[in-house]
Amino acid sequence: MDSVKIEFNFDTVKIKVFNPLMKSSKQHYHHGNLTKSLLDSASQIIREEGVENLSMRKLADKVGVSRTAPYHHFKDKNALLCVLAEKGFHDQQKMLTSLIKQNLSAQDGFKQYVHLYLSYALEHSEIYDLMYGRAIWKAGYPSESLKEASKQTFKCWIDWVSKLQGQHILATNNTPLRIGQTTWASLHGLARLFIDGIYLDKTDLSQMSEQMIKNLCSHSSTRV
Amino acid sequence: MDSVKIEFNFDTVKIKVFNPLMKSSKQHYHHGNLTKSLLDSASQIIREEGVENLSMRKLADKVGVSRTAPYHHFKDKNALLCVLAEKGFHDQQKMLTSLIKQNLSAQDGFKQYVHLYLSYALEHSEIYDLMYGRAIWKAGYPSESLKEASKQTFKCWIDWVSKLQGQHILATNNTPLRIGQTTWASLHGLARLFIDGIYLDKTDLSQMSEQMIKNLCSHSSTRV
DNA sequence: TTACGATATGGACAGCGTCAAGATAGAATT
DNA sequence: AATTCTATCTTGACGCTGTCCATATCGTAA
Repeated sequence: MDSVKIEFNFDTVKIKVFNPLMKSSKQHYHHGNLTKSLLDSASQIIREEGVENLSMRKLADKVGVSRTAPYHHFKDKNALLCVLAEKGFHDQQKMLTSLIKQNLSAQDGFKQYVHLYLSYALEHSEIYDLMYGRAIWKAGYPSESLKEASKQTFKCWIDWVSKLQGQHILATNNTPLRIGQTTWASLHGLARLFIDGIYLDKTDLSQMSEQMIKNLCSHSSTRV
Repeated sequence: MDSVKIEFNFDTVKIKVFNPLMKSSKQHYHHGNLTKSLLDSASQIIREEGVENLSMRKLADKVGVSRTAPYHHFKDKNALLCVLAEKGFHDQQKMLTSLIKQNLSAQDGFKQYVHLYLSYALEHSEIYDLMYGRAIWKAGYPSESLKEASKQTFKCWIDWVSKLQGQHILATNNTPLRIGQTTWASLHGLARLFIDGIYLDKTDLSQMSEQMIKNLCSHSSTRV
């Protein structure tokens, strides 16, 4: 182990020296928990540098492992991105359900949801982009479990829309599905304009989201 | 010209044979109109294969020119994408102004606009993605003329929103800017969900856009 | 002890954007 | 008509990417 090794590879001679002063005296050939490390580091990279600056090689390097090691834990880059996106859905789901449990008034509940949805989207913009962007859904291919997670999140949203319609917060002139789709599209569009860098001045956001809430709610008898 | 040429390049010998049966007997060293050819071919590639499958090398190859030739016409890939996006804005602008000139009733005019906006977005989804996506605005950098084009398109939209507010088609509870921003965000969001592959079934689109129109218009006294 | 499966490695390949140096052609100038 | 200039096009090179392959090592089960 802690020794000088000499390998003969055809025409090259390599010498590996294991320095006993290195951080850990135990030199693990196996990383131990590479899957998790990869996901954590990948999250950090996309948070700090954007999703287009995440490369498998850079990631492997950051974790301190050879460039092909990640491929024993994820089929390919797309698979890794799918897992990140899936985690995003679970986080978002948790957020939503905890909000619903708070048992706010319907009015406040929806307002809070809009703000929470938008702040999640902007604060985790790179994850949001994976969850709802073309990188996976169009350029790549969503994993089955990702499809499942997104479907469940959507279903949960539609159920809630149905309740909000019952309380005359959202429009009642169509099915929960259609109202859910269009309402979500509106929020998504607002989020995307900021996430994609079309709008930069985030001081406008609060006014825009306030107005969006008015747009979405003012179909009901009780105006906001 | 129409001859066998022998070049001695250090250690390689290349023989170019100009076949007189080729389409054009004149063999141009200069392409002639490479800028336009590049833009046309690039449009075709992104239309057929998506924006992520456009590479400078593939493009050069398609046009029949060496891989670095395009760099004499566009500073870099970003610059080429900017020109494509800018053309998109001009097209869209033309579309909008021709619709306004038709002098439809305000109600019909807006409805038509929504349908036109969405059909443009979906039919030219890759160009739309360049115009309003992160590839240029976040991952890349918009050219000055692109910024100008987008600003002008937006200004034109806000002016029209103002008129629609005057005719009580759109909500009047905020400035044209805010109403314009949120209304646009809603349309944009709907477009993106289809463009990015989140929604695939386009038979739903017409119902969704109908409902979106209702959402956006029903603030006024005259319901749709 | 041995065999095996999970995990890690380096080599290799094809692709990418783009810089730098050199070649060529057509137009402008002498 | 000869020369110079400039726009255009070329090949070579560099460093980056995703990922396949054969190989090496480790922990564990037989």
